[in-house]
Amino acid sequence: MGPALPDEEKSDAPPAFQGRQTIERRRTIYREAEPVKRLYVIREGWAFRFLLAQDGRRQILSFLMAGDLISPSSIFAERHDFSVQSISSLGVCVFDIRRLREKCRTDERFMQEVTSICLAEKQHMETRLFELGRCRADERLARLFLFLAGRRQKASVEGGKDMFPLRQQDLADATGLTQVHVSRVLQSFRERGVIDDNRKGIQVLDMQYLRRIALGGPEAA
Amino acid sequence: MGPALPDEEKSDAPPAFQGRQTIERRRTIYREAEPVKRLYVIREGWAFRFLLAQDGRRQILSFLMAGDLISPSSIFAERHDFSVQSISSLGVCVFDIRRLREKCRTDERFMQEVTSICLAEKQHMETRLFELGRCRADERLARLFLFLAGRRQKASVEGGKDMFPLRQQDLADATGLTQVHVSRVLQSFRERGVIDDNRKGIQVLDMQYLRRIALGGPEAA
DNA sequence: CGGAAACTTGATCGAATTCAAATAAGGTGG
DNA sequence: CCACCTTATTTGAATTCGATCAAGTTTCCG
Repeated sequence: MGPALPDEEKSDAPPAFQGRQTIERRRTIYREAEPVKRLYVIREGWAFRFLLAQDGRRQILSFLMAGDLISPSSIFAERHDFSVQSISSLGVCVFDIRRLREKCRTDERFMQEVTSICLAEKQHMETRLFELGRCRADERLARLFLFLAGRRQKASVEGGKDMFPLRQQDLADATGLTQVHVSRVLQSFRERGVIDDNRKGIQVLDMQYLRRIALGGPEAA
Repeated sequence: MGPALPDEEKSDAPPAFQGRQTIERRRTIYREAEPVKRLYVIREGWAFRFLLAQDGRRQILSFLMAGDLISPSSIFAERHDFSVQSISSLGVCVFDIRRLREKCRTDERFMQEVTSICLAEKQHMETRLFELGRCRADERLARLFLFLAGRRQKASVEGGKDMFPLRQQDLADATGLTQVHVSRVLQSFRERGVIDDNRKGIQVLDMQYLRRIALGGPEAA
């Protein structure tokens, strides 16, 4: 979530950049409580941050995509306070956490950038809180789609592939619903021509309809 | 949320402190989208941050009490991105926002303090997100009580009055339930001797029971 | 004493979950 | 290329949790 970081790689004295890497789909990248060692910036693909309870209940906090840092707040923390998993296969840039911290101390502007991303993330969490607390199932999904569509547009990304590579279980864990119920709501969307949805992913066709549903709450997109 | 700020008033050249003030109960302190002018540190009493939809739906984001800054993230923002209301009557210290921003620029340590409070708030929002997405009514209330009990203990506060001055509607807006349903859950708690609950407020008697209910999820207290 | 605000209670409704089974789509190795 | 296995999705029936609606209480406070 939030805008992309300034392009570290082009810096004169390459400070923290450690190279590129590819991560397979559906891999756990960070596990909650693990010490923070390196950070990634996503070049391509999708991932998500989540909390996991002992009994297996899972809540997705946010989705991550091209341009996103995984995860800004980890710069300041000893240990991760959430887990991260890749959705599709992931192209990332790897950064050394200690160097990044050093850069925070020395580079005023960089520090500001990171701070501002963290704040945006916090605000996003608060919007999500409203959705889970006060919206019904179709509204939650509508808002999620609107947000993702807007967010993906900003990250621009290679055109054409206008699809969210999300499974119904992902949507369920993000919206606080069950996979079965997500299936039913998506079906109703599909029947109205609001989304298209083969097994490769989900595509929004009728943003206007989604906006109408999502109306009333704070900034849905 | 988070630890108290260092005591501004005792600073040599009183920088941003503008005096004390009392705010009546159930007053709106900030309204979303208003420009940020001054910040308050609560000396006494309770308040809450919330989001409000056009249609009146409301979601409480967090409760604020003695020692809390209202609100750290506003230091960095042009405008408030949430509203704040007092619960009880409120004793506050008033700070000038411009001076605080200046202090952030000049005082490394202070800046760090503020940042760390913001991060704690963000993490708290994420824990709450799990609760709304993945917990049932009694669990949500149990966790809220545990959190408040822990939080209030840290703020220490004048002893004796071990009560949360919250109305059922407040609890409902914080947990994503209706007031009526909160009433029923509280009743079941009361019948088991878990809480006491006259019209002055709510008191937790059996933390152990609440912990048992809240089990399984991430850090409930 | 009267009236407003907060809480309780009961009946009914509805949204979403649960359980269980069927179907569809991919991927693999023969 | 097909049989087979795994994973994802659909579907239906029954159930449950929590919402809604509508009166009643209780408490507080002037």
